[in-house]
Amino acid sequence: MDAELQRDVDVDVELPLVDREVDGAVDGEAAREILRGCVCSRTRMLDRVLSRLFDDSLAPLGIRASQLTVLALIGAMEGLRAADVAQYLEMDKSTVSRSLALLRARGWVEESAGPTRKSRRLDVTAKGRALLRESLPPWRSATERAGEALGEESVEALRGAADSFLRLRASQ
Amino acid sequence: MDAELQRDVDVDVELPLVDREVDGAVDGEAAREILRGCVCSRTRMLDRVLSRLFDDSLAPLGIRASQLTVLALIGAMEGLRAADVAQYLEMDKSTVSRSLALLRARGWVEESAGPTRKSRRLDVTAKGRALLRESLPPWRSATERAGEALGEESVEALRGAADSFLRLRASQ
DNA sequence: TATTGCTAGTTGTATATGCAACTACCCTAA
DNA sequence: TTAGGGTAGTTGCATATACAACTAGCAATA
Repeated sequence: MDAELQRDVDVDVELPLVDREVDGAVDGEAAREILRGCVCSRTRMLDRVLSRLFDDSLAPLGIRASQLTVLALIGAMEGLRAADVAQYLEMDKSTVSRSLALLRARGWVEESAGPTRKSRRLDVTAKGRALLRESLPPWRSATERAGEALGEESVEALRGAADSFLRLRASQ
Repeated sequence: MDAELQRDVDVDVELPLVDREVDGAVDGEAAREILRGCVCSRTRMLDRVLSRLFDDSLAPLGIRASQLTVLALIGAMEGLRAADVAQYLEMDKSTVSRSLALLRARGWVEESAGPTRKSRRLDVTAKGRALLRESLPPWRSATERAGEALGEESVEALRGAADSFLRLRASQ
């Protein structure tokens, strides 16, 4: 079935305009255009493939790729607050809130009261730092496997796309 | 804060090896390596940005980008079953199962018994076809805005990465 | 025919994600 | 000093996502 799927998708859209049921044909064209060209759905697909791959590698450590991202961000920068994490990772503040609750519950991250009662700075605990260290080999292995699965050019393209977006955003 | 974040991330890792607390330094290095180079977290970030953008455009129609993807796939190909959808979109069968339940509940997709009792083929209903037609303009508008937000080169890079992955997978 | 094994789907559980509404602080201007 | 306005976080709700376990149908074979 795979080969057939592939053919249907790659073929240039030449509307098979049947006499009857013109609407159906038009909708079919819409469906094909969306299916063939959608950046969003393709990015989601790549996300699923990569998250599966990284989650697999990290599973023995009991941490997921999405959690490791937040942990690494907090570990790499000083004095972050939840709102900073949200801004940097393009997440909704509610998502960050729940993610941090999980990281705190696992004992990887702690909050310390900042200057005001409102701003609470985030820090990686000793346990969290140990986990970061242990995560590096499986993370590297996953990165390598990602290169095999997608091709190194694609991996570079993904990094580049994210980088240029970060730069673009920072410059605005 | 953004500018500072950017600087911290872009700087080449030159280990600030403080005398005491060597472990902390090593962990900080791990955190920075993961933060700077992770394809997975970057792809997730791009996914969030793009999904937000497409969901916004499609919101007036009451459909989300993720749902439109499945609908368009079913609309573009003949005789698909749930398992085919899962394979093509790199989704778990359970995710597809729940997604289809939603599309059925909305009246956009229907199941018809296939040759055997087990294989149920999926079809887009008249209502679903109308929605596909109406989705095209907002979808195109979102695609355009994606180009503005990420840059056309990045959008092309994303499409290319997904395409090459599909080709790679199909050829195996 | 009964066993075994594979495939398709569903469901329980946990996490990821975002929007909207809400609370709690902080700051500023009347 | 107090009424607004703005920011940080939390929570309710809906969906997206996957793994594991389970149910059913189908097929090959002893």
